Amino acid sequence: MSNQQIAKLLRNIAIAYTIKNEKKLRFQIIAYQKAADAVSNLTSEVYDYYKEDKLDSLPGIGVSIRSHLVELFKKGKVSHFEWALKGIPKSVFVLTDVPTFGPKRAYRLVKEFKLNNPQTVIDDLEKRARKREISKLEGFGEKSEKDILRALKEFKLGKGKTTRMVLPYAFDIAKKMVAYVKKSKYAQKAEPLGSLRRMMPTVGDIDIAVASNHPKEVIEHFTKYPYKERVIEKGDITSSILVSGGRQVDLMIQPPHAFGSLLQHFTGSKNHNIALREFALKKGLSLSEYGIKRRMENGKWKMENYDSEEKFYTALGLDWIPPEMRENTGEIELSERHKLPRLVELKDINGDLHLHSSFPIEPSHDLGKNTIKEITEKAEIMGYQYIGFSEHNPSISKHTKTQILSLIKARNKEIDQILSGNKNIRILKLLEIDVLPNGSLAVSNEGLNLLDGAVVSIHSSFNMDENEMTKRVILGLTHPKAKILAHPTGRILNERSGYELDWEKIFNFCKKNNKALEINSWPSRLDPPDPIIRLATEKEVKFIINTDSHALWQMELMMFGVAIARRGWAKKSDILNNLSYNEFVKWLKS
DNA sequence: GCCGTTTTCGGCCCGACTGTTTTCAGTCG
Repeated sequence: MSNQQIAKLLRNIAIAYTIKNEKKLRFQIIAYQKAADAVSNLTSEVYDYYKEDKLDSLPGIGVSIRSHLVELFKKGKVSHFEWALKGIPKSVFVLTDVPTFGPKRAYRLVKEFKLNNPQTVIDDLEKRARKREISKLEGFGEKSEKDILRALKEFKLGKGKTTRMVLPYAFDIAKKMVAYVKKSKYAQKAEPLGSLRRMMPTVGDIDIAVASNHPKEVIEHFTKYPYKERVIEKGDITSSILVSGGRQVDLMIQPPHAFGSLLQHFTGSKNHNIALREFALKKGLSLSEYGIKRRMENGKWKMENYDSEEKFYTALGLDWIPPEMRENTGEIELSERHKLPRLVELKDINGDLHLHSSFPIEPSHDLGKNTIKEITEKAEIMGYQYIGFSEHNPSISKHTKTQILSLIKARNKEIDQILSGNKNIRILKLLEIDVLPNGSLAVSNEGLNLLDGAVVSIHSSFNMDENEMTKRVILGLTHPKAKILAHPTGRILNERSGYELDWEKIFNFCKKNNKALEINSWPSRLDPPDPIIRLATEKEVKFIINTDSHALWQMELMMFGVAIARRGWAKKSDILNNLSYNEFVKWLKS
């Protein structure tokens, strides 16, 4: 049973409890939701935790839910869950996946119309809405009926469930929306926040915070956005619209003197904010987007506003926490003890070691679009001290060993020529070499000896099991020239989840043999995922942040690799391409 | 049902918006 299935099951229990509508279940509901969140955010399988008897270590899962999970894995069902779900048709749990449908609404409609078939419940309810039967129910009106009809239609079209945007795409939409919002003379400041500011690899909605003393006027302007599909809500200080492609944009407004608390609130994450508010409560403080409420001696609350986020955190006795860390995974505790790590920054990066030029090396995979010279000049403008060319190795199926050697030599000669005319930057002769299914490299020893080092990667047979793949990767990294494992999990966001590796073994091998893992900046890769970066840095495994560029403009994507490194709590010292050229080469030869 | 730098008992984040209501329930973030 997958983590997502288990999470859904736990969520269904929370839904069932909500429908029961009993006061005593109020906190059980929250507990089950928390447990579901914890499970769905896990990077390894719950089943593995169970097998290793480590279910204890999962946050949000205590004695009770743990025993239910054990029962689930042993018997395939849980008697307590069956009891809790009794009397609630399965179709309810289909409807609750539709936006605007919560437990109460879904249950009420299923019961009223006896919509007991989970396969047809969406269509069945749509028919009822068309026949104007919903508006006749007590508590529902014409508007609700129309909204339900639209929600069901959009759900069937896959809207609201659309795949999350990759980060740069979200940046693009946010930039346009911020520019539009700022056209209002009443908007003093406008900034994109939410998961975008936290640099999540994928972004659902675009959140924009505005500082203004005239919120009504700003919202008037916002809801008149010419390319909107429709206005979802329009209140006094918040509003949401749907823009083309079904993307939702949320707006939230506070006066400039309270903008700091708005930034904090709207950046999230939800879990960070909840933890922060619980932390504040213990000090007699209550937090919201308005500021901090302090309980006075006479029992009354006094509100204090903050124009900057720094002042907001300081008022809580905390150091300012970088947005990338705000996921409630220990950052608040560190901040209180003034022990937050100093995360790596874009300016720390001195070189890009994974660049594909257009040199005709007749590769196994795609060639770059720009010449070695063009890339070198671009790198110079970007202020890099050094770069590495890592074209794919010449295809082994189409060339003899001798042909491969001469192709590498020709590429090297081209680099030497560029170098002879340019003393401002250093160039390393690398290659991105396939690790074949048996763990051998697609370039011979003789070929490897022509290189300063190699980036190795998996580009075939992705579905090997964890043990086999781990062996393959370690074998691939065994040659002294093989120093960097490119895009370590092979994941493609919104497409495939990547192969399984025994990270413990990979980390130990890398540490012992001075190998580095790449942090790949390509927006649909952002590989490895940040939880793995965090685990690796705790084990003192080193990383190199690369762009894997196949065209000049892509060299600018380094900022996204740095972002995912920061989400993994990587410090400057964890990143090898912060080193000077001489130090880097020393590592390369180690 | 979970959790602990006041606690193994007694707490549990905080607010906006909408529709259908005359004061609130439901949903969302």
